[in-house]
Amino acid sequence: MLRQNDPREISPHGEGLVKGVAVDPVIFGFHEGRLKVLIIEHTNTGLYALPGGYIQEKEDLDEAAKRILTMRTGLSAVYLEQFHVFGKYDRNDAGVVRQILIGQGFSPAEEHWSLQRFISVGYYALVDYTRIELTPDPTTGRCEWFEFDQIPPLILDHRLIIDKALATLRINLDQLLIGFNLLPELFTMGDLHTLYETILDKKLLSTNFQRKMLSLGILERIEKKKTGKAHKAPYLYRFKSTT
Amino acid sequence: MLRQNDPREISPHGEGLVKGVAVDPVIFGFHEGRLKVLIIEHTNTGLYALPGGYIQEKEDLDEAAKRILTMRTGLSAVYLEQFHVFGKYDRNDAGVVRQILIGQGFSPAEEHWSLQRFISVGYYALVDYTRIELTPDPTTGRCEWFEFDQIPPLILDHRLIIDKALATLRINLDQLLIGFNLLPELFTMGDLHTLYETILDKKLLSTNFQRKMLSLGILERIEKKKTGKAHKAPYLYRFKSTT
DNA sequence: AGAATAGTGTCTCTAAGACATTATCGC
DNA sequence: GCGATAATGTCTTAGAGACACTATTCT
Repeated sequence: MLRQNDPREISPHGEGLVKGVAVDPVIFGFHEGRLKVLIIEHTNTGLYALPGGYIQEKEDLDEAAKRILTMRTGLSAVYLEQFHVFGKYDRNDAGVVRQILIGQGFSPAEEHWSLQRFISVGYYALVDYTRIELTPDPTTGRCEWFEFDQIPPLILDHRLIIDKALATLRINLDQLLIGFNLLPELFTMGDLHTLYETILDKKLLSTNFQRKMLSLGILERIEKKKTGKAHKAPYLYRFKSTT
Repeated sequence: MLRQNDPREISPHGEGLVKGVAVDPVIFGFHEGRLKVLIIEHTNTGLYALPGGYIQEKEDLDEAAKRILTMRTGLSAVYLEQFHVFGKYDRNDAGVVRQILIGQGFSPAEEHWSLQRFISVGYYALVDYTRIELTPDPTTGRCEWFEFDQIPPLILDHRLIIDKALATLRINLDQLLIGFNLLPELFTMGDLHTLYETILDKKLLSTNFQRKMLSLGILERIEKKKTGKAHKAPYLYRFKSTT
């Protein structure tokens, strides 16, 4: 099986790949009170993009997204959900894609399929920042975390994809209770509080926030954590898995 | 410009069309307290399906969905929203598609692109049943309203697409206040009440429902409607357009 | 003791649920 | 008046917001 970031995948003929459709995952992380997004810098180009990939002929769309994500992050069990398809007919930019291919050592023909029209399926993923090992890939480019408000200009409509991903995350955060996927297994109420405030970009009174979270009955209180700091030690919580 | 349901569109070469991607709109209507869906019967096959179509090379995905919808319903301004992409690699069934093409008088080659893998973008539309003129199309097949709980078995994964569409509609009904798109311009509180009960499939106390709707400030009360029935005449309401 | 953060208790206000009451129409 | 449905009023309850108060840890 070819790896997604194997240069042969994007070779002149693109055997074994579905043409005209790409998968672009927006991978969210959370660390020290900051929302992060995983961005790739394409080798020798200075061009930043989402760590996207293509679909293999005998692979479900969801599996393709999962494979690409695992390759980038090294994690297999993460929260991953499709949220939107981007299908403007002129959203691809042959000049930019050509630049990327050249940066990888290819000289794509005029008619190369990756220069043609593309539809992109957007996924968003929530990962535990502390368990991530970024997989370096000298051919495609380095993957790096960026703080959400420090993301550099991106190619094509990738910025639009990220914004739509965050909008979807905001809507689903309360409904689907998916925020826990951004935290380590054990976390404090303060961690969770900061996470919610960061994603929703608004203040939440900690007292009411705690009451609401506890009333959901999905948190398991562990023991006090000795932080070594000069204040009361917080409890640790674990997210109760599906009962 | 070729019409979507022009047989040439699905001709051996499919010039001018994006290959490997289809658009399948789930068109909802509401009449006499029943939720309806528009289903096509492919000519000479007895096969039922969503009234889907293909995307033209120079056409945005959203425009393609709009074009297909307008073609089927005769309406141009309707609520239309993308909700999910269906991308299982084996979701297409060459045997079924071949049957459909044969029913239209074609003998597709083994390698015909429409027999290959397909990704389908699901849209759902809310239309005013009273303003619909179904566009008959002898080549593709007749389009007809079915009550939601009387939909016949459909080809491929179209039943799954419909179920996901309804699930999305249920979630968005309260949030996005889109139910009005299923009603005529003027309607009674009872109409709206029945609509909500039907879509959400649960009883709502009419008194509380009315209070909630009125408190939203999006309804304009017109005058009493004389129904000729032996009871108090209800008010008519109009949905306040964006102020 | 005092600073700093964690966690609890409680008052208020709003919105939802349940149900009683009044209004209007045609017979 | 009577049956039927529309519309309003109001009591109760659940949850959100605001804020005062207590608890724990280290210096």
